Amino acid sequence: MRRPLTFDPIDEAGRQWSQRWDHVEAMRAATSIMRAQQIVLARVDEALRPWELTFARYEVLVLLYFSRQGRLPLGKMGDRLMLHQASITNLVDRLEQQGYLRRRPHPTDRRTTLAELTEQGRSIIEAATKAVVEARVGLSELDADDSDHLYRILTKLRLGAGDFEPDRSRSDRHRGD
Amino acid sequence: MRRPLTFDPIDEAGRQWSQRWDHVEAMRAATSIMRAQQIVLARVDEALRPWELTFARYEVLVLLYFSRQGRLPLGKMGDRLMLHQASITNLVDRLEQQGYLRRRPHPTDRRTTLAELTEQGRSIIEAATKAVVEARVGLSELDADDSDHLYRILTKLRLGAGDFEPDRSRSDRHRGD
DNA sequence: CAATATTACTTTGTGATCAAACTATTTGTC
DNA sequence: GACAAATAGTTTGATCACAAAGTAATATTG
Repeated sequence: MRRPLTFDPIDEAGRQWSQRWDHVEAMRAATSIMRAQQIVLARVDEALRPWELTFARYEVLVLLYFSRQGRLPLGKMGDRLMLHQASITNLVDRLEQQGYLRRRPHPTDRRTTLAELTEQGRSIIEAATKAVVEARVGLSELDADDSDHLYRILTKLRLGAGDFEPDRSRSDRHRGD
Repeated sequence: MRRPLTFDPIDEAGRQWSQRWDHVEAMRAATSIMRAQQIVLARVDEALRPWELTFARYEVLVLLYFSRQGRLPLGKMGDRLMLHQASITNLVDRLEQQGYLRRRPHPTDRRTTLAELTEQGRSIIEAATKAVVEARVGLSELDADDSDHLYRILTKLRLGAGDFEPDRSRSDRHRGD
């Protein structure tokens, strides 16, 4: 049912917007981000289909894969991935059903649950990542410069949103504060 | 429960990623896009809360607002907003309940349904947009150059995803095709 | 002009996310 | 040590998006 458009709908919306309101650039950028997210998500999900993984579940596995022991508390994973507790619970439920990780009690703190990569989990991550890399993480149209630029601009945004606080205790402090 | 991070989680993930796999820049950019979308969505939704609108429903109203007669077929709105038919149906359901638009039969084609802005709909769009513009559409940390850059880079992506086909029948055709 | 295909929208079911409420455990304080 | 506050994770209920199937109307064609 999708009819192809012969014009950029965001550019067109921008034209109308700018006749009445301010900050067209922000409007165009924000709308582009929304759309870009859909595109990336769809492409990565597609690349991950053979393992029945979604981007979100894949990120959980990669995070575990990167951890020293292959296991982390659920809460810590939520912090790192900027996800809600309930979302982590759901993702881990699903990954546990799939046999890619298992829950383990924390050795000392009985409140916390650890997610631990299974052998199967570890090995599919390597295969799945190969597919994700081949798909250029959904950004095949962009070269390294474009991607870096994107990352740098969006980091300003993430910083402003309080995602993280650059560690000011060591080195590069310039502004007199 | 959110613990503040003292480092950029994407930068950290990139460090690990680059030790094993290719295309770190794409990985960082893609992850940033995912996160940026969450941030923008949360901020715009927040700005729209007084009217009980979400970004998605707001976009539907703005699209109608921009149309000559304040009414459009549901299908056309889906094309413009890159949304699935069912999503449009849901959004229009909700906006109709809220009294911001109403469904109207198409005068000649009895298959198509038009969504038509109500007076209330028209007036709240103006107020709601004021709030959205004040929030800089969720991108307060970015200047006009950043936003333009973002837009231009992401347009490459959207073009590659087949979102639209630049009209090659008129003007600027350079490459010999 | 009847059969078939296409188009427009709705319905239903599923997956993902979040907020809020809940249980269990640990930490802090007097 | 007892009790309040904080922390970890789960459960429940809402919203939103999409896929697939269903209904209705229009267009095509033999």
